Amino acid sequence: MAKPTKANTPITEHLAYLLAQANREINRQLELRLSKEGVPVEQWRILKVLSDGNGHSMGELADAVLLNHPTLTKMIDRMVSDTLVYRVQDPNDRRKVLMFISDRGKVLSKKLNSLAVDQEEHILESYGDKSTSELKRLLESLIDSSN
Amino acid sequence: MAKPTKANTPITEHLAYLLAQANREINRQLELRLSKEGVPVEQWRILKVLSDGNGHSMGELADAVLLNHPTLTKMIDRMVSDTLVYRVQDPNDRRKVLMFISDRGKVLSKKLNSLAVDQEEHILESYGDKSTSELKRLLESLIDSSN
DNA sequence: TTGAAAATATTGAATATTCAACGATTGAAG
DNA sequence: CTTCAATCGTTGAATATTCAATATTTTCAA
Repeated sequence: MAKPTKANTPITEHLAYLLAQANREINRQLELRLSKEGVPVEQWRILKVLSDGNGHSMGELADAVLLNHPTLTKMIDRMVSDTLVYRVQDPNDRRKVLMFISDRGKVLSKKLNSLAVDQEEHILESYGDKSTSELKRLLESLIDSSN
Repeated sequence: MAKPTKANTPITEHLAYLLAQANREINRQLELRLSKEGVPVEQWRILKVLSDGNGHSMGELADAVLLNHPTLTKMIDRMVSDTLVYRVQDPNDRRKVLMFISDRGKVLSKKLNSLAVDQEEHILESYGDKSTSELKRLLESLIDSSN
C-alpha cells in the first residue's frame, strides 16, 4: 500500500517567505525612487532617524536602522566623507559616539522623504487605504509579540 | 513668526520599514532553528522548491527563492558539492539547466521542514491564529498588487 | 581603591553579493 | 538559409557584509 504522503506546505504559504517576498518588492520600489538621489535605503533611514536633531549613539542607531554594528560603522564612514553626518564623542560616556546630521544632510533628507512619501502614496492607491493601515497594524503587533 | 514645521512621519510608520523590521525578526528566528542543521534560509527555500521532484531552471528557481542569478549560481555550486542537488542540461532548450534534488537533499529537506513548521507553530501561539492568517492574506494581496 | 567584567565602537580578514561582460543557444525577421 | 537580437546561465572583478578580535571606557564587587 502506498504511503499516505501528506502534501507538504508550499513555500508560498510560509509567513517567513511572504514577509521576505513583500519586503523585497517594496524595498525594490523604494530603492528605485531613492536612486534618483543616489542614496541607498539604509542611508535614508539613518538620515531620517538623525533628523530629530538629537545625537544618537552608534548602538542606538544600528538598532533603529536594522543594521549590525560593523556595517553601520562603515556606512557612517562614507556619510561622514560626504559630510551628511558627523561624529561627536559623548561627553557623558566616552565609550560612545554621538551621531548628528549636518545641514547638507538635512537638505538631502527632505528630498528623500518626499520620494519615500511618493511611494507610500503609490501603495495607498494601488493597494488601498484600509488594507494598508490594517497591514501596518498587524506588522506592528507581530513585531511586538516577537520581543 | 516661526515656520510651521509639520511633524515628519517617523520611520517606524513607513510600510517599507515595518516590513523590513518584521522580515528581519522572523528571518532571524528561522535562521536560528535551521542553524541546527547548519543550513542558511535560502538553501531551505531551494530544497523546498525542488522537493516536488521536478526539474527547475535556474531562472525559475532564482525567482522562486528570491535570489538573483549570480548569487543563486554560487549557492547551487556549494549545494552540488554537498550532493544535495544536481544539474541536468535541459534537452529541450540547451541554454537552460534543470536543477533536481538528490536523495540526500530530500532527507535534509524533511528535517528542515519540521524545523520551519516548529517556527510557524511558535508564531501561531504567541501571535494568534487569526492575526497570522489575516496577515498572510494581506501580504499576498500586497504582493499581487505590486505586479 | 582596585581589578575584573561588561559595554561601546572600530578594525581587518574572511565571506558573500552584486555588477558588467561573456559564451552558448534559440528565436525570428528578412 | 542566414543573420541579428534575445535569452540563459556563468564568471571575474568590484563592492559590501559579517565574524572575531581589539582598544577604550565604564561599572561594580571585593
